Amino acid sequence: MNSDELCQVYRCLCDKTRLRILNLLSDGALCVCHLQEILGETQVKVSKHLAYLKSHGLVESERRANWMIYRITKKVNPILDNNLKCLQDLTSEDPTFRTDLKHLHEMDISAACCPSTN
Amino acid sequence: MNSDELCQVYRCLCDKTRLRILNLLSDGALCVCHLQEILGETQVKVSKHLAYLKSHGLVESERRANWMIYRITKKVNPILDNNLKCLQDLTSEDPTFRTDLKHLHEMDISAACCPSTN
DNA sequence: CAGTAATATTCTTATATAAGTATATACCTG
DNA sequence: CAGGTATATACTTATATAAGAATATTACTG
Repeated sequence: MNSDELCQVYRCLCDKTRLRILNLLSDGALCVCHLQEILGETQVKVSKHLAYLKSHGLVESERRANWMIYRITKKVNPILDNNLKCLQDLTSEDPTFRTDLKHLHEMDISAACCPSTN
Repeated sequence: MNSDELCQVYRCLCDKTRLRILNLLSDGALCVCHLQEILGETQVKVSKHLAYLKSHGLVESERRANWMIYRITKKVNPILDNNLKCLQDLTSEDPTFRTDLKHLHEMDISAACCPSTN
């Protein structure tokens, strides 16, 4: 990775909605509708931030029927890994991140769109 | 640190000139004119990026006669520390960072503005 | 205090991007 | 293939910010 790519990673990280998305995806793959529900944001907003993250290689997606499943990229990226770890450490301090994860863990996982149940 | 402050740190990191500045300051305090020379950028540009970094608490400054000496903030900031370490790891891979440091180490340190010689 | 050197600020222009509205696309079901 | 659901894209507006030009500020020197 060179300095320009590094800047791009930080550009991805410097938006709160994207940080919340990455924090949730660190826990495992999710479809757009679940992200939308947890974040309490509109479909467009979530979808566009996911597109941004995908276009810069931080996440990848896979279609499953009607749903798009997003996950943290499997491509090795030490900077990203490192900062996702930082995010986890911050989870205990920051109410938004903490609440998001709580919400995720309480969620009904039996829906057809849930990656883990298919 | 909360999620909004975290975003601000990443905003500081998502510009190449600022990354180069932080990379150089990781090695020790520097005056504006030295940064300017190493980066090969105009005085205004360097000064404004330093002001940006300072306004968000990543660097601090101290006047020494005509010169302003900038250094990485002494305030504890795990996210910053962590990413500065990543920068150092990247130094071997990225030509810009590497050349900047080389330039710094070859520089004449005997000038009146040099923090280490005063 | 006049002149000079180092640095900062103001003003302007251009660009990236965030968010909303509307619309389009992809896939499923009958 | 018609209708519905999930997601993506196009278009618009507003805002942050990057960079350059000009000017201001601060401190030193004689």
